[in-house]
This record gives sequence, structure tokens and C-alpha cells, in this order.
Amino acid sequence: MSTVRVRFAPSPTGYLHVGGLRTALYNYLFARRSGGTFILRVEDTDRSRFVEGAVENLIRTLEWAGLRFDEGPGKGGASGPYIQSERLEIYRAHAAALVASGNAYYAFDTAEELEAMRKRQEKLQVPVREYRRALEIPEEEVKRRLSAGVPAVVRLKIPAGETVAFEDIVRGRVEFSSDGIDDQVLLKSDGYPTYHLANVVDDHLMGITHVIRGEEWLPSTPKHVLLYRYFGWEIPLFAHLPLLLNPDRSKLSKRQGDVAVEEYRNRGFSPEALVNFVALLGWNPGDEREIFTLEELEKEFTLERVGKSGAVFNVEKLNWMNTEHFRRAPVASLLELMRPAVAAAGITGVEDSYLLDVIRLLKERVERPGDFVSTGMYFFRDPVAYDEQAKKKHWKPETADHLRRALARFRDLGSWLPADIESVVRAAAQSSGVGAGTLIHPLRLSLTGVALGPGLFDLMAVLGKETCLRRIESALTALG
RNA sequence: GGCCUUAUCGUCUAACGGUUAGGACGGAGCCCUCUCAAGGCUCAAAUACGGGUUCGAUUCCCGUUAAGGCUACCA
Repeated sequence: MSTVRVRFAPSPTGYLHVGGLRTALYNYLFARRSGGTFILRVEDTDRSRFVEGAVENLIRTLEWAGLRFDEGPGKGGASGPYIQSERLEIYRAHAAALVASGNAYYAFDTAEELEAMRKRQEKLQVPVREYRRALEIPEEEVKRRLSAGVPAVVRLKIPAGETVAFEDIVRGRVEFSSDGIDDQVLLKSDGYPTYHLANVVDDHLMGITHVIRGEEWLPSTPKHVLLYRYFGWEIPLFAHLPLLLNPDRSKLSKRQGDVAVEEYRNRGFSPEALVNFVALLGWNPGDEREIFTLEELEKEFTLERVGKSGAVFNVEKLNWMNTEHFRRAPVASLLELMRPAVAAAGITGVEDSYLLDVIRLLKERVERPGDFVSTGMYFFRDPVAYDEQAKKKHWKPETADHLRRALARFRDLGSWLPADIESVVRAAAQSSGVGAGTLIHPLRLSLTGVALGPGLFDLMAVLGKETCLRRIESALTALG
């Protein structure tokens, strides 16, 4: 067989849907794995749904996810243009060819007439093929109407009593009876093609070998098969992917949560985590590994291991996965992510070496770049309040005395390394006749205002002697 | 309604007809510990139902049920 060529063909609705991301990912992975070509094609044949800037946004989001296409808008390629609204003449010519070969016909029904037909059909509960009345119109009359500019569509002439079957990589052989299929509109009265025509024509012209798309397309695939047949073209291999689902198992939709990739991006999820997560919604490597980089997925992915049943998009697990990737991220890249978060919080003049220390101490305790700043504010600003619960639990009447004695020892301490600080704290506790914890907890509260966070000695070392002393004194004043 | 698809713990899933039905997320508990995390250990939790085929079905076939998708001059 010729070399693999696959495409991701979204319609530009303004944002990239996570289901779309998964479809794009599987296409991308399949192309990479098989040394093929990954194409981006924009299906903007519905003028009423035109959204300004949607294409740019789509490309930007795909790039963010790390899915680079080999051919597509802005990138070029031998099979362009890759935006369907720029290929109108091609579709018109092919629709005309289908009419000429007797496999399609012009129809002039108005919206009202169609509505009435649909109602009659609903009553009878079988396709009545009333569209076919257009076939009764004499050829001369058809020509006259067309040249007179009467609104017309081109419909595919579905044969009667035929079984249309095709092989699906994930589902095996699928069969449909042609009697259940309507004469699909191929070319709309505004001159734009419908998905069905544009999709088949472009897939053929662009040399697509594998059509990897969502399961919602399964019922219209027989129409596509018929089109390939009428054009005399080779039929590509199909792989219909299981749907991504809402928690109630309906098709993943806006109504029940976030579906835009951008939204997850804004919420602080990393592209690595989101990609890893959606990769596992419908595919698995066959063993028990779950954490993958894009590069690893490129080596592992096969369509044969794609499942058949829909998968609920479970944010809890995405959260976990995000954390896993976060922990594995190199410190340098965390630094890159942290700098803007710090700046956004209005904190300036902090050196990278200090940020690196913060990362080292907080990495195991946070899940997103922004958390370094939000939960670790005490690394940058003195606490302005003290957690009430912690105060109640750790700040006893005798605490201030203990801290004052420890404070004196801190002042005398020359070196400010974690081990030295620890010795001082333990010695202070011993001389006060209490356990180390009796000092550690109020110290943390004084320094951070909260009762959670990194080990105290590491924390104090990073904050620095001056800051520690100042904060302990403030706490003594504030809390007595 | 019609057509099509699907069916293993709550969720994501593993198990070329033979396993005490495995793992992960989430949940519960224990350990570790200066807190919070992390980590380690343990527990609860599933083959939708009914028929076949077979020495033996989660696995193959049929039916039922349920869920979903499609049923546009939207993709």
C-alpha cells in the first residue's frame, strides 16, 4: 500500500473540543508511528457557522498540544488549499460530474416543501424518497431553472435494495441497507458542498489512506462509500473512534462541563497531561503503564488497540495525571512556567536561584505553576494573618516563651543551613523540656501563617535568617 | 419510531476459551512523620440478563435489556 496519509478535519467553531483533540492526536500518532503524513484540513462549508479567528485559534491550540501537522493551512503542501471554502470550484465540478453520470440529480424543493415531506415520512416511518420527484422534471426544464437561477441542490441518488458494507479497523465489518439511507444533499443551494461531498472529494484528492474520525460519522459512512464507488475511487480504510462522554454517558458536551481545550489550558493543565489523558480514553498500551510523553505515544500507538466503547471524561483522573507530569517536569521548565505566575501576582525582583529553591521545596506539594505563588505566597511576602485552626492547635500560653528562647539562639547562629537550624531547634526544645514539635509548629505558623508546607528547617534556610527573625518577632507581637 | 454502535469495579481499563477476573483514578484504613503533601502497605468495589456452542465461557453465537450515536441545504 502507498504511504500513510491521514487528516484531522475539524470545522472551525471557535475552539478545539477535547474530543477533537483526541481525534487529532490519534491521527497524529498513527501518522508518526507509520512514518506517514499528518494533514490539517479545515471544514468550513457551513457559512452560517463562520467564526472569526477560529482557524488561527485552532492551529494555536494544536501547536500548544504539540501536534504538528505536515500539511495544512499556513503550512502548505502539494494537495492544497487545505481550507474547504477555498475549494468550492472543485466540489461543484465533482457534483456536476455525478449528475452527468446519473448518480446525482438537481432538486428544487423549498424549505417548506421539505418540511412537509419530512412530516409525511415521520408518519409512515419509512423513507418515502419524495425528493425523487425532481427526477420527473424534464431535462429542458431543469436546464431552464438552473440558468434562471432558481435555487437548487444536488442530491445523491441512493440505489434501492442494496447492502452497503465496509471494513472498519476498530469495529470490523459494518453493513447498512441502502433502503434506510436518504438522498443526501451534496451541494447546497448556496453553492457550498455538504460535509459528505467535500469530505470524500478531498480525502481522495489529498490521497488520504486512513479515515480516523469519531463514531458519530459511522451512520453516514455508507453514503461516503457510495460516493467513492460512483467516482470510481479507491475507498480508504476507516477507523471510527469511540465517543468521549459526559458523566451521564451522553456525548461530551458543553452543557455538562468544559469541552474546550483552551479551558483546560487556562485552568493550568499542561499539554503533556491533557494529551496523555485523552490518549488513554479509548486506547491503552496493553500493559499497566499510564504515564506517557508524546514521544512515547508516537512509538506505542496502534489502531488495533483502540477500544469500541465510549469513555467518560473523568476530570479527577486528569487532575492526577497533571500532577504526575508536573512532578516529572524538569526544574528548568518549571522555572519557565513559574516566572510569569510570579510576575502576574505582582511580585518582582526575585532571583531565579530563589525561585529554584521554592520549586525544590514545593514541587511535591502543588499541582500547577500558579500554585507556587498561591499556596507559597509566604515565600514572597510576610504572612498577614495566621490560620485560626492552627493557632488554636499550636499556639499555647507558654509558646511565646519557648519561641523567645529559640529566637535568641537563632540570633547567635552563624551558619544558616538546614542542619544547623535543626540542631538549634532541637536544643532549644530540649532545654525548655518539650518535644521538638512543640517548637516546630508555632515556628511554621509564625513564618508562613499556615500549618502546612515544606519541612521547617528547609523552609527556614530558604527564607533566610533575616526574614525568619523578623517574622518570628511579628508573630510574637501579633499572637502574644 | 427507524438504522447503527456499545456493554468488566463509581470512572479509565487489562485478561490470543482455562487467572483467586489484574492495574490506575477516586474512596476507606494503617505505616512513615515537625505539618501538609509525597511514598509504602491493606481493604471495599465489576464480567447487565437469558439462552446456546464447548470438557470449560468475561472471551464465540443468538435473544432481551440498557445506554449512546445518527436520522438537516450542521459538521
